[in-house]
Amino acid sequence: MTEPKTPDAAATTGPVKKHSRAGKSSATIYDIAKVAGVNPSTVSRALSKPGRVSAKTQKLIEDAAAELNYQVNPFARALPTGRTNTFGLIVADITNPTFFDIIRGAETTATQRDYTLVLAESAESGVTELTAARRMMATVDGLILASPRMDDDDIRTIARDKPVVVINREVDGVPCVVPDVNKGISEAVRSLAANGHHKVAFVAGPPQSWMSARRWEGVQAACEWSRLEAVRLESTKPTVDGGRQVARDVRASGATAVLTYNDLLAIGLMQELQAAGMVIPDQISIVGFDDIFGADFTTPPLTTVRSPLGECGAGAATLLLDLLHGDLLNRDLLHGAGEPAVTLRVETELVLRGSSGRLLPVG
Amino acid sequence: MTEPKTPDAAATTGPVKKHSRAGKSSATIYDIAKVAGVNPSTVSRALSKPGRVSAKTQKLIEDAAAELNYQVNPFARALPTGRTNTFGLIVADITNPTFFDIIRGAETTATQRDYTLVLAESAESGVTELTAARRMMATVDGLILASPRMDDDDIRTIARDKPVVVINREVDGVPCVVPDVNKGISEAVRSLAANGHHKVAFVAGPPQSWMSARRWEGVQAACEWSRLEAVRLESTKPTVDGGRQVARDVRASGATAVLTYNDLLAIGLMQELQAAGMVIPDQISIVGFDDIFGADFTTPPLTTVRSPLGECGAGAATLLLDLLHGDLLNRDLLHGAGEPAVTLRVETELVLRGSSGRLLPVG
DNA sequence: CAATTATTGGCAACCGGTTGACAAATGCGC
DNA sequence: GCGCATTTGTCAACCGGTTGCCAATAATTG
Repeated sequence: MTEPKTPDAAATTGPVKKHSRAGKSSATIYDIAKVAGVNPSTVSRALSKPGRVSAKTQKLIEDAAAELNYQVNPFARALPTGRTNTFGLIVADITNPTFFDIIRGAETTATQRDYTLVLAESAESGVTELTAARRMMATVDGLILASPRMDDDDIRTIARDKPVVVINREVDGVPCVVPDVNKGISEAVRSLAANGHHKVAFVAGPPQSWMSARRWEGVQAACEWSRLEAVRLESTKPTVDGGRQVARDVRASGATAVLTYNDLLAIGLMQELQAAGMVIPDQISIVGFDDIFGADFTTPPLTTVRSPLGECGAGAATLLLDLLHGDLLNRDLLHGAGEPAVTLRVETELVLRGSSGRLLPVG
Repeated sequence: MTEPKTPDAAATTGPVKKHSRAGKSSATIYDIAKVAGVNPSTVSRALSKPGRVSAKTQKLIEDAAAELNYQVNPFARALPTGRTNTFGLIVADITNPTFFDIIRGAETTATQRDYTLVLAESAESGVTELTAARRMMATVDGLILASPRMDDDDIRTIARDKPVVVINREVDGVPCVVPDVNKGISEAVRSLAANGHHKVAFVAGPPQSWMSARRWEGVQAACEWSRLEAVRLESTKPTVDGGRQVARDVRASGATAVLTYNDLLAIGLMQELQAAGMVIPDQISIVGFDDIFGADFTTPPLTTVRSPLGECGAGAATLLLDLLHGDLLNRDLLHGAGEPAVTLRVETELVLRGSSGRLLPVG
């Protein structure tokens, strides 16, 4: 091999320049130490522990770091400490707009607190979810499960290894964020009763959905209170398509008002009923759940029991981050009596739009 | 403090049991080596390089690994190699449904190929985007930028450090995935012309949006071809709200048909016009772009130029992963003439729904 | 059966920070 | 000026894999 002749010839001599590891030129704490004239470990402390080094050394090091455009290597830090400044969010279905707001709320909070969000989905399957969770475990500091489909024991097992916060479900011993459905449901049912309805159908969601069960309970309770008859119908899947499919059962049920497990079902149901010539709300009232994006685009716009989903996402993230930071009390609770660690309850409310109302006398 | 009496009180004796680093009990290759009776480095090779060790040693090691429920520590692997099996996706706005399908497509592909998706948003800001990108650089193998708002040079700078794929924009020297707007637009404009329209307004998107510029060009060209007049209107932001705000300008423009930069604008515009008593499409035709979730919920359902967004997300992910794997030719191209590395073009098409049609004689 | 070559396994250095233990330097009161 | 308590800095081991290099072993060949 010959000597390179021109200064820049070095670039062409070796193999094509590979992408460097981390951004720019990746200075290390050793480079900083050299520039600042101190020991690498002093640099490490100056950059992580506050007040561990003298003010002037601190300044010296910070200046050197700034000059070298230093950025910590997250892996090098994660290896000995296990901390990654990252948390995972697993949702049941990315295509379901319900989760958009949750994702958004969690992402915003994460970014604000200098964490990174890692996203995965379970495709509405308990086993996929468990797999995803296990995969994530290795790389995140904590996990948020939105509407988990695995069973309580699996969740608790996961929670034993890493802090976990659950959204839309209550699991003993695990911090949860759940909308309290009662207020919104009772408002909805009272509104229906006031409009002269007597028989209400509830279209249920996935069998493993904790929230679907709560909503059905709420509907039953509210109907009993208002002296309405409540019947339960099953859906194949909690989507627009599932809503279309359940239309036949809805009509057969004889109910004049329907509450569906979520807005997607409501929208599909409404489309199918309208296609069959029914007028909403004159012939049948429809009420959804969640108030997702697009719920007000329909004609008539959808009446729905709103859950503050963005708040749920943000709340869960905040809870998790607080847990991670101040490694507080509830860790003991968890290994103790087994009672719910923390449960953050958020309010639901009825959003009255055009899809529900007074029944018109049959023409 | 009294002595614990019961066996399970051990939990309260020492410090509260910390969460372990990685899932379960985190066996290491050293544990495997011990069980299998070989050297740790042999384990490493057996688990990463195929065919580097004998078949029986391989089996021995794999059995031991399975028995110990071994999972690699991603940080330990990333530290020396720089590989993380992770890539980042930065979107302009998480709340914008346009990106939902892109995220979904990318996520699905990532999971399939055993990669993890990390999500961030730029809040429609070039500087936020650059910051997010820099932060990610350290932890991902590559980056997908969906509708980037930063300028070409910044993108190329990023792309010099790590493989980057851009969606909804063409950047010299960087692999891109772009919908080819021409087919869809010409279909749309021809449809409008056939319905007797003469003047078409285009409501533009963000000034930094490459795609908005392409769409405007496309609209101009198609209108010229069909001998229609085209005017351009500006929007404040590419959201439903922005659509409402632009309604005044639309009416003032005298156009009888409107194409908007995206569906969100179209929906907001339609809402506002209808609120003012206009009948769509009798008095004005509205055509959006993208065919997002909910575009068919409106009344009338929205006519729109569909971009296969899920395909874009999946395509970008595939492109990136291929790039990462077979570290092929275009790396040279990049340092060479500076021509676009690869550009994946996807087709657009008109989805004709109810919001566009024939103009009725003014009553 | 010995010599040569192809495989396979082992050693050790390294990736880039973190942290406990300890020594040096500083400040303090007496 | 001396002893003691603090503060500040240094050393070295460690986190858990990866990989170049060399030796040992196995397979191949004459």
